[in-house]
Amino acid sequence: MIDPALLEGLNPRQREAVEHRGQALLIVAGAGSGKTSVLTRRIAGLLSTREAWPSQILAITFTNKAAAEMRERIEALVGQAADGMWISTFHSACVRILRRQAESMGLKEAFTIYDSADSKALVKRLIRDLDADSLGFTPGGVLARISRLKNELTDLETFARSIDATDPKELGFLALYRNYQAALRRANALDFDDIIAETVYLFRAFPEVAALYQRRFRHVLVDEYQDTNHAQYALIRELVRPVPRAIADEVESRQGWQRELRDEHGDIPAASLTVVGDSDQSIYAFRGADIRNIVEFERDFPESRTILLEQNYRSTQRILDAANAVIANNFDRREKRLFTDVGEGEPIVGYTGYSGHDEAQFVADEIAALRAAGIEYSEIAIFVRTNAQTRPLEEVFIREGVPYRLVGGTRFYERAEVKDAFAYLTLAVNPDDDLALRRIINAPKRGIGDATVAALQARADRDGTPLREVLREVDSLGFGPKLSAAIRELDALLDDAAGMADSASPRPPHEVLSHLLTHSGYKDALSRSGDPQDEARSENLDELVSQAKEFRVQYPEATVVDYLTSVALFAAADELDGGEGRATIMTLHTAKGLEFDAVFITGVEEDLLPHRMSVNEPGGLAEERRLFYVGITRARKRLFLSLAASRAGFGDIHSSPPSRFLSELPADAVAWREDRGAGRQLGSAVGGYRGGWSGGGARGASRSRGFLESPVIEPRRKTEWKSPVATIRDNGELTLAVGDRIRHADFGEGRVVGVVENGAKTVAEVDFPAKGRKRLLVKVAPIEKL
DNA sequence: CCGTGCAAAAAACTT
DNA sequence: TTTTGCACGG
Repeated sequence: MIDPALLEGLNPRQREAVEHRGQALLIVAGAGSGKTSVLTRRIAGLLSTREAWPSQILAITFTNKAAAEMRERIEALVGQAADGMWISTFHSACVRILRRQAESMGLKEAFTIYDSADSKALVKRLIRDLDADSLGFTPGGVLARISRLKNELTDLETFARSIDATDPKELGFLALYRNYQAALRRANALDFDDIIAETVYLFRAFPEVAALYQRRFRHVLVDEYQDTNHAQYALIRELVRPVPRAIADEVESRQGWQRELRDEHGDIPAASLTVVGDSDQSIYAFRGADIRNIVEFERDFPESRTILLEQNYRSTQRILDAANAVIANNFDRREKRLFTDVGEGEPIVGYTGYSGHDEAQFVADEIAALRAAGIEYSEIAIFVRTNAQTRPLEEVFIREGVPYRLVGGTRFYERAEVKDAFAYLTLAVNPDDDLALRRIINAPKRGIGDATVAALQARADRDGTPLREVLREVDSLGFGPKLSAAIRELDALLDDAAGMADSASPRPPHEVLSHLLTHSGYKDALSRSGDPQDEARSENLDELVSQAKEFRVQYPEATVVDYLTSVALFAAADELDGGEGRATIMTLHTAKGLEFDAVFITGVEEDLLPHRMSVNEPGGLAEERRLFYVGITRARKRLFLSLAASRAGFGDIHSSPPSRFLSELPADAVAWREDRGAGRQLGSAVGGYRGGWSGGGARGASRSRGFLESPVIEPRRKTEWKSPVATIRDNGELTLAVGDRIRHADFGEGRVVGVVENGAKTVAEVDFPAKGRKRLLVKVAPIEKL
């Protein structure tokens, strides 16, 4: 029997969700319906009744932050009994499994995890190598397609068989995909999508490995199920498969385990699966999330039970009415209407500014008013659709003294110096990672330029070894003494670090990192440079080392590999701590799962929300609407919608009409605020759509009229400079030999004293009596033969 | 090989 | 607007 204390304060539906037992349970949890409470109490119930040991529970959350929070809440309910549960993201859980079973998949335990930027850099090089840009391939496009294939679990060979082999473009893509996978393999690396897909392949190829986890995890719980993609879905399916008797016997005898959990046939029955989700909050289709996973759950698991949670404990009725009205415009959805007994609440406030700055000023002013009304900064959030929108907000907040923090954006871990540092650290544990080595081989400057790297790479290709190995053989490569010494030094440093990271008593990550940054001369180079930006970079590295130290305090056993893993899987939403006393600026995507007393949704304009990139994609508009819905439902008490008539971006000024979603709000839901100061002209211009919209019917022509007629907005004219076009000189097939006399446009007459043949890059050394010896590129130098 | 300066490109959300 | 790539001169 579940402890009644665990059910206290729950409504009947929530209670049922906590108490239900069976093979599969789908909890359709509307926004703010208390699903985290339900999920944590459900797990606490399993533990406190001894239905499950902690080690038999696997809970998957969307972010590491959510995982940590869930663990805390369960601990608060059952204390120590919670130790040993796996509560993590899909990616963290899969990396953990893959590191243990790496050899089965032809990987080494310390494999590197490539983030999107790493992948992009790799693809970029592959495109160049194959001269594939002539076929119109872009790194982003290629990567998106590879990602889609991996999320659909279409492996390379399956894909190769499916393409039209007469289409050069298809063949080109196939070659890129093939080379990309080969490069990852050689570097002992996985990209984000591989992490999931390879785990599925692992389970499918090695049933006895899968059985280890199928036997262990008796209860699998997945949060935010609406945002799972096909690979994640397949992974869950694998985990909740029963283990056939023969395999169970084999695994248990091999491990020396007791025979247990068997049903009447001797099989180990499938684990129980609980998923929680809300198809109205599915906002990751671009990442392969498949809304069908939740829509078709009942068909996938015929014995499943579905429980609907519709009572909202978060927002006022006005906010919910707005949310319901907007989302009702999506077709094909299960009817669901959020309700509350919190009460009517304050009206939603709307504002239209001239510019992003004007909009930001509105936000700042309203924040001041909210503060006066007793709302804490930490209870105020400002949502943006794109990270580019944060700039004016930050500028105005700084000027007005509004304390804020920015979640996501240009992330700390994406800065060049931080990535360099991690490349060094990666090489300490994964010497196969050519990409990491190329990144730091000349950072700081060691005189190892493109030409040298190309020579090293040529040797690596010839021998089929990683680049790292070639460094060891530097003496046989015939480089000059200076260059050879530099390479030897780097080689020794990396060996040092490898020794520190992997010995009988491995050094903690921050020590290895600090050693690398100091002895490589990286830190020195930054502090010696006069560039003020380099000072900031140097500080970032200090910050990084202390973060690594902090990590070690939190996880005293953590190795370099653990640290690198944690960093690679770190997400924007994970850095939400420490927001006390500050308002939060973040994207609508990052806002999922959070709640605030007061919420500002900014940029509610066409081209931004819905984003212009989305309107042509199938389902794109519906997804944008869900995004708006997610934003609205984050608010407890106050909701503000704002937009700007024009916005600066990419060099010029762009103006957009208000978002079509505004016309989907209930009539008179929004109190449009009279604006300050120069607002008169704008006010009249805006009146056109304002009037039309409150009726809800005015679509089409009249909608955008207001802005187009607005007298104030005059896009700045772009000045076009005609720069004097330098003629590209080409001496064609001109050949020079020692002893030839030439005339140079600047240096006058001279005599050739040496020629290094290198095709189009042939260099001649010429002695000019007036200027001394110069080295000239024969093909393009302004010279003529005499 | 390095630093400079100019031209061109980029383009949304994120594990 | 900011970042990246490329040509140039040293």
